[in-house]
Amino acid sequence: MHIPSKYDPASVEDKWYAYWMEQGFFRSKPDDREPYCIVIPPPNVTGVLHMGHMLNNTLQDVLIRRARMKGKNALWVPGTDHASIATEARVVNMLGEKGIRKEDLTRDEFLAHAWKWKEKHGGIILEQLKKLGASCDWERTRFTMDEALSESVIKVFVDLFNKGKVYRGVRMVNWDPQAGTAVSDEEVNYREVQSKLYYIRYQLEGEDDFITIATTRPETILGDTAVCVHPEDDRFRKFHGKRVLIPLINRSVPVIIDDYVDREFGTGALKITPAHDINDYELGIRHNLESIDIFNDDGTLNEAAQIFVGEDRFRARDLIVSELEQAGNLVKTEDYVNKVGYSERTDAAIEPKLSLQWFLKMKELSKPALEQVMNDHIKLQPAKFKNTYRHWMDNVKDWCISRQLWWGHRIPAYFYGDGPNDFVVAESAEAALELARERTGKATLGAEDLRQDEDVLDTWFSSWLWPISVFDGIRYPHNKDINYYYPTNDLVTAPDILFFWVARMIIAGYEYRNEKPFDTVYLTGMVRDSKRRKMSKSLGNSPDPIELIKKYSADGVRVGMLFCSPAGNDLLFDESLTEQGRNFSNKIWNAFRLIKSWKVDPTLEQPAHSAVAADWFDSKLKRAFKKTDDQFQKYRISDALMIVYKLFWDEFSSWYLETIKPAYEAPIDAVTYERTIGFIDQLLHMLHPFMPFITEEIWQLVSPRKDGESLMVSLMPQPEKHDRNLIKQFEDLKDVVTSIRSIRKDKNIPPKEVMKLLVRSSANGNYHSALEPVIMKLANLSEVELILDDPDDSISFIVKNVEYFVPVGSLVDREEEIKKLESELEYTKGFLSSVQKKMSNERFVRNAPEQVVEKERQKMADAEAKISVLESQIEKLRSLR
RNA sequence: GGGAGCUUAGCUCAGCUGGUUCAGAGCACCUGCCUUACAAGCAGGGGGUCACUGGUUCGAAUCCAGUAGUUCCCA
Repeated sequence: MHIPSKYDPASVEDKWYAYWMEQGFFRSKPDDREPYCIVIPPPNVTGVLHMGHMLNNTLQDVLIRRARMKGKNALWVPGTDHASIATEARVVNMLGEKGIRKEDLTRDEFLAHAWKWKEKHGGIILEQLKKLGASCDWERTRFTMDEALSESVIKVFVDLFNKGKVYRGVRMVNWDPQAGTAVSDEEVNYREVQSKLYYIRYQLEGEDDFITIATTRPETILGDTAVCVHPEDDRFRKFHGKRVLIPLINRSVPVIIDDYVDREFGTGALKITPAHDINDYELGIRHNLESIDIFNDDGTLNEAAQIFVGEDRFRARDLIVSELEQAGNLVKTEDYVNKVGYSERTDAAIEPKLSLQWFLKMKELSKPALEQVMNDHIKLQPAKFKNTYRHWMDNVKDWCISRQLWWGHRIPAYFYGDGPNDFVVAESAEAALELARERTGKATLGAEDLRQDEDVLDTWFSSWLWPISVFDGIRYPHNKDINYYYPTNDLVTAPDILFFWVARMIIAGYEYRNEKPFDTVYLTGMVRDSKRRKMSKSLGNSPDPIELIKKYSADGVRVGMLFCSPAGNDLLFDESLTEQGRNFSNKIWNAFRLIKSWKVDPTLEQPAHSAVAADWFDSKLKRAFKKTDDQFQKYRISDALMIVYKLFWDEFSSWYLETIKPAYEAPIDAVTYERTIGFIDQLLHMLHPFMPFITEEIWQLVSPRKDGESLMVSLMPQPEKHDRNLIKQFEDLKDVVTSIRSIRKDKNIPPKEVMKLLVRSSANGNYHSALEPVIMKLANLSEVELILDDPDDSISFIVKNVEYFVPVGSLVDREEEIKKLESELEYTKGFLSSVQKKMSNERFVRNAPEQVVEKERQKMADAEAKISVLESQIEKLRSLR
């Protein structure tokens, strides 16, 4: 069989992905096995793969592949969400380029364009995931606007409405003037900006006196309906009960008194604009003030403002400042830093705006969701997020679920009249008509008399059902799939959508299944660059994942991502990590090449060094399986990978293979060969979830395989008992070998020149003669001799009470040896005295557990023995000089 | 303004309910090697008052309090 000397990932990756797909290995159907299920956090249908996705999906693929190899019926459900705002913006742009304006289209025409766009450009990201090796069941790919999922959303809306949880109300919402829609509190990012504080004086009605207020938003004075002062503020006592005139438009508004006012801020007098500030709004309700909305939906001023009608809010600010100045109402301006909210979707400054929206009452619904996380029935990983979660849930506010867009699930509310409550909510227009007829008592009411609400639902209002709706569990709550796969096992996502999405899925889970949606939420960190900056397009610091895969292979990129991904910590991505991943692939490939290059001679006896090395590595492997299991249980995927990485590179390649490696072109014995092939097989199993492609390639080459066989569906070895003693003894052996190599380096003795080793050990010493053949092979020794006397002209070292001597003849420098031994002696004496101090402390001996005291006693004895050895060696050397 | 977390080697991080896994790992660094699997490599090596101050304890990187710096969440 010809094995290329360089591993060529590109062809290998395409080949095996196609094979896995053909064989249907990613597919899952309910059966008798234990299920293991992950639903993908659905990326935006507009999305393209970025580093965050790479991390997130690599982790999911590792978990799902591992579960599959552990014999579970593993299902990873892929899909996308419809991303109302982002997609609509994309489509509007696309149409704009063709000279088509959304306003000129009917809703149906616009949606036709949107669907066409989605079919053509949507879901690229899912194709990209395949390059990463994602083992999703693609036949189950879902989209939040698929018929089944859409119906589920509508059904849930109607249900919640009927339960009295959904209501319609006027509320201050976060208005995104660019997107032309309300966004939720969670979709607003607050940033500090350098702005100005304007001091503006309002004249008292009918008096020649003024009251001065301070504001960062002078344009909103046009919507003022009061000025407020603190009741105990003596400066303003004379204004109580008076009225003032708003500058420029001379509207008369009252001076109201409320202790909400911060007397220290600005002048201590506060303008009140109930329509455009949440706090003012609450004050407005308390004092029964009028709300004057001065903005159009696109952020320009409307007729209610009286002046600057049609101007954009920011331009209006400049205009009004200069007019105020001319009119003598601008007292002064100050530089000021304040926080302004920006839309997460469009980055437009959020305008607090009163509007009629649909809301979901959250208080009651969220109770089980809070409880079940706090009692660890649902586990957050890492657990520190429980605090954040509780804080949010304790202060949960009603969820504004309507969006003033077309792309999405249209709210199934049907109006039959002009009154605010003249509507019915139903799953279909027909059902609505029935209801409306009942409600109004007008049997003659026709379909044309009903008008459906124009708004759509928040995208999260469909993704919160995702773990249920992908299995059609809303429409058919007892179907086979939902019963089998729900609750799912792990959810892998980023902490920034803990509330947006995770909390709401849990809420929906308890409301609609009376059960959690998943056992564990694994929260990943945020991918940043090596300077801790967020990856962003504008900084240009985000590598293109597909390019990375081309350059370093999918396996290499996966390993690179995982190397820097402890759970919950931000991860500082650097291309050198993917390089390290690629190098690891190369290491694996070459180890495989070495093994395959050997000729087997069945007549050969197994050498002693190979036999013992194989026993040792067998134990190392078994222990590694146990350790990785343990790490996975703790969701420490990065550490699990590190265990396998070190096992393969250090233990397998550097120690095991070097031990059993026959001389150049010499054959190997059959026993060692077979054991080695067995080890490689187990290592490939262990590595497969992390590096699916190269492991499959090698697995297929290492032994003959039948069509339809694959590493990805073969079972992971069960953890077994390992020989701890042997592992410990081998560690001592490594010390010995390293010490000899170090002496060679010091004395410039080439590795090829054979040497002798002398060993002096007491009867109960730690010399492990069974391992001697391995030392001989690795240190290139001609013989090992057990001695009692002090040898001449040797360099010595001590490993665990055993003295070793390497005769180097004239190369030994006695003075240097004495110095070395003396410094070691000094250190050991210091160590001994610290232990003695501890032991002479009566309270320690009395209070510490017997085990601990015993250990200290042992330390003391060891140190004393070592000191006497060192002293006699020094004496011997001195006598020779 | 309120809450939560973090601070251990040059960098990124492990170190559980205090005691030989106690000062660790990977990367980076230094030295020597193109030794017939691999220079995308091999062998060897150096490096830290565990942020600071105090307390509890026979014993603290680990528990407690305060200080400083830092990050995130909420307003």
